[in-house]
Amino acid sequence: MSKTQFDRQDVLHKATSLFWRVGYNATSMQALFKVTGLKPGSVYLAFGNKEGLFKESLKFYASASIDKLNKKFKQNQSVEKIICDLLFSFVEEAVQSEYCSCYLVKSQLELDDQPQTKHYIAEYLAAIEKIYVEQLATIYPVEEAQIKAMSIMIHIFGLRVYGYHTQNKQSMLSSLQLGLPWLPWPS
Amino acid sequence: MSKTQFDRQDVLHKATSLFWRVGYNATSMQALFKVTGLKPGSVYLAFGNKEGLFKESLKFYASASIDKLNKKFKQNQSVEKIICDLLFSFVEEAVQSEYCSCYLVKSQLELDDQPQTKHYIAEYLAAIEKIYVEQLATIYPVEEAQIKAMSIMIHIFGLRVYGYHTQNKQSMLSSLQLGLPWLPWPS
DNA sequence: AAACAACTTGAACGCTCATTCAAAACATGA
DNA sequence: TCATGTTTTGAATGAGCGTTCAAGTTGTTT
Repeated sequence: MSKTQFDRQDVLHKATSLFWRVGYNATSMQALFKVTGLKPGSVYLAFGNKEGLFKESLKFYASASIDKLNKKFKQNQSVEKIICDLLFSFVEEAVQSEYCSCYLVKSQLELDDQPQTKHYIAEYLAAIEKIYVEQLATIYPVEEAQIKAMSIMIHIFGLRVYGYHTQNKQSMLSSLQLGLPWLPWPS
Repeated sequence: MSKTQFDRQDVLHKATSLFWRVGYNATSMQALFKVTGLKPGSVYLAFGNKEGLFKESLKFYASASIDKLNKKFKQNQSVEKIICDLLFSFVEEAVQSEYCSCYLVKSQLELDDQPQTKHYIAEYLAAIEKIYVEQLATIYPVEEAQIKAMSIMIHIFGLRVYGYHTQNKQSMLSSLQLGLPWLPWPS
């Protein structure tokens, strides 16, 4: 080994922000050079090409999301209470003005002509769903846990899209309570 | 008037297919020339530019969707039964191999940096939601109808995303039944 | 049949895109 | 200190992008 490379985590973080906000196709390499501070050669040596950088950025985001979710479930509260908290925070996110959905959801929809990338994203989303299934399986029969987890995922995806054109936090919460009545909503 | 223009509906139909499948940014004008059979000049005279064509294509799709929905509700069945049928057909759609979500949903997520276009799409989606609200308001108090309609929209959006990585029709239906228990699901 | 207006044609334009690569800078081992 | 291998630099490249426009075609009016 000789000279150590640039801070890979930092670069991935910056690239992820841009890809997430602007989308894969609308993000130019020149914009990525600017935001990361890297020159073309460095990026191409380290990641191969635009798609390589994108895939690694997806992985970076997905791993962080999964870690965060796992950590949440390590809290000393009931599984269902934790899920309520999570949904609450998703609603909070969704009404932010610079909200740009979930990076995985957005990319999934944008890149359905690239089967390989699509497949990766689907696996990350499935991994997230699996966490919900496992947690719910501690209090429900497996089959019921699976259906409930899927219902949660559908609601999360729905929020990710609905959040784009609604600022009304209260009615979003009401709809969640209607669609997920088996969760322990406050009051 | 002199020479009549090309068949506008036909061109919009073809352009919509391409934009829908490939996405706005990944669709090139040259590809649009090919698929529509038009030459650059014709397109630019009729639609102004790429964005103009795109906006008109969104309108074309939205109007067709809204008409279709209104027609559905003219059927001689209960509102809730009709909604069940619709959700059923959305699940059917979602498991098709060439499924590419809803054009409006997809575009909404891809183009959040273009506030004007985003606003248009949000209005179309709001118009669709309004139809559900009005129909549900014939059997529920207005406020309840609004929450229920929003819950339906969240489920539809959720399906539109979830459908990308699941082929399992039965579990999707089970999740819908769990999330929308107030609908008259068959047996 | 001539003049006019509306539409179509398609080559051409400037620009930005993703990508390349030879040269320079740098860290390490001998 | 020098040789070696790795990383960075940044100008350059060709391909493809969205768009333009002068010339050609076609239908209508007189």
